[in-house]
Amino acid sequence: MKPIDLPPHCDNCTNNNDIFCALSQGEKRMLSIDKNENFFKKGSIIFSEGEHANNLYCVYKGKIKLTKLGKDGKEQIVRFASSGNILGYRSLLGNTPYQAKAIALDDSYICVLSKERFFSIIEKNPMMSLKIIQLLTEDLKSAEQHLIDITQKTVKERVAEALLILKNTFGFLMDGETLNVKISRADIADMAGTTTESTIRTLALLHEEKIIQLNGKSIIITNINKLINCAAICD
Amino acid sequence: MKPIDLPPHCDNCTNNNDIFCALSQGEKRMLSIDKNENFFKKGSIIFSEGEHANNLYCVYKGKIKLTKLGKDGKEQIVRFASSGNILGYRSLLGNTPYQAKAIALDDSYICVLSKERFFSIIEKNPMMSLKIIQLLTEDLKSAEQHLIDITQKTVKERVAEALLILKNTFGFLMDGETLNVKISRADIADMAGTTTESTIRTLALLHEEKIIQLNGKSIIITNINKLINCAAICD
DNA sequence: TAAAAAATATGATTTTAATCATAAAAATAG
DNA sequence: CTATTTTTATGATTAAAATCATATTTTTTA
Repeated sequence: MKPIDLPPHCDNCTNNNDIFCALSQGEKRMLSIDKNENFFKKGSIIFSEGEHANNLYCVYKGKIKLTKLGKDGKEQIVRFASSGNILGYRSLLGNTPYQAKAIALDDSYICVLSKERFFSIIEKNPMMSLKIIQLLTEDLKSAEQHLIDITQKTVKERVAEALLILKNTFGFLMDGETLNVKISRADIADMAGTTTESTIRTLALLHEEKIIQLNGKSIIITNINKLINCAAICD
Repeated sequence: MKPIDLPPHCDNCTNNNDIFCALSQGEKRMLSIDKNENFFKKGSIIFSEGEHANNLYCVYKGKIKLTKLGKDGKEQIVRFASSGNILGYRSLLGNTPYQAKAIALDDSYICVLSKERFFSIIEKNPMMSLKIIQLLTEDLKSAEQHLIDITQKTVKERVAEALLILKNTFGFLMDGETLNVKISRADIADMAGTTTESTIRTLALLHEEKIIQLNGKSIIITNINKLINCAAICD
């Protein structure tokens, strides 16, 4: 698979970006002076947990999962990223190693910006700090909510929640009910903090209850209201 | 119990503050122009989850627990605060309601600063944004780590971890081994995301293993290395 | 396209921790 | 200081989900 439409320069970027929206055309051009456009094949690692942070990654197109390593190699998916999202900014700002591993779920195009360009833009642009603070508060809010969900909800509720997160993150295909992402049962397990087996059983159960349909890796949400209900107060 | 030593004005504050350290004496004076010093009796609520955020709380002296409400009333302790820590800044910055309930674990003195003063200081002081970003990244890091811990660790590991968090947050008494905080088993359970009964059993077990000693609400860590070991790879 | 590998599926068993129940001890209030 | 409430403690039972085992399907790759 070859890059078909390579990312343009930042000043011509068509994505609604997380934080660079407020920049002028000139500033955007500055930003992209020495940027690289990289193609990441499905399954490839963009950066690893613990690695020294030198770059800001800006997803032009694709789907990325961010995972953290837990006890005896078990992974936990902490977040996803797709078009317009940036990765690695926390490590750059905090001058810490990358806190998670980023893996492409799909063939992805990701722009790699240098730490120096990123910092020079922040310094010149006070609006940027506010945007970053906004991003961080949102992430923190969802992380804390996720903590409570995982602690207090059953596996069924958590798997239902995971499907809703996938829907909110990647949306549906044109049919309006098929999740616009191919993801393994193991990955859903890593989202919900459970095992692959339990996830498979739960998906089968949700299918029996006519809430979802399964077709290989395609997951079709036939009754979203029931699913929402399930994520919240599952029997 | 009466206030014995009321908090001074900010420019005379003796605490190593989370974010106001970098301010000049003049700015600190500005900050405290219309501040209130409030006394919160042990057990009283400082603010509630979902409440409209109007103030920044700055802990002068005391111990605060921050909890979020989960399924059918079960609480999760998300964080603690003590001298020098600020509360509520996230809600002020994000213009959202308070995301957690703050309850005094001890008789506490807390300075209440107005949203307006806080914002005027931020606007005039670019350093502040960086400090806030730093705080947020730290909180986010620990929230994500906590998520993995709670998902992947056993109750014993989580309770051991909770004791270590208490030690890191509040330290020891003069004897160098008694936790400097009186906290109920139920609260430890709310930290570890388990039940009160399981917490009591686990503490009894840690006592049997000569890792801790229990004396009413006093918890004495007699073998911290074993406890650390226990939190990480508990058998 | 066939073989190998990986992912999905399902059953049986075990383990962990929650729940239910009750008693004892400690803290608080009157 | 005593009564009442709250917290701590411990046992018995149940329930949820992990683990172990194995089969089937799907995907990958040679």
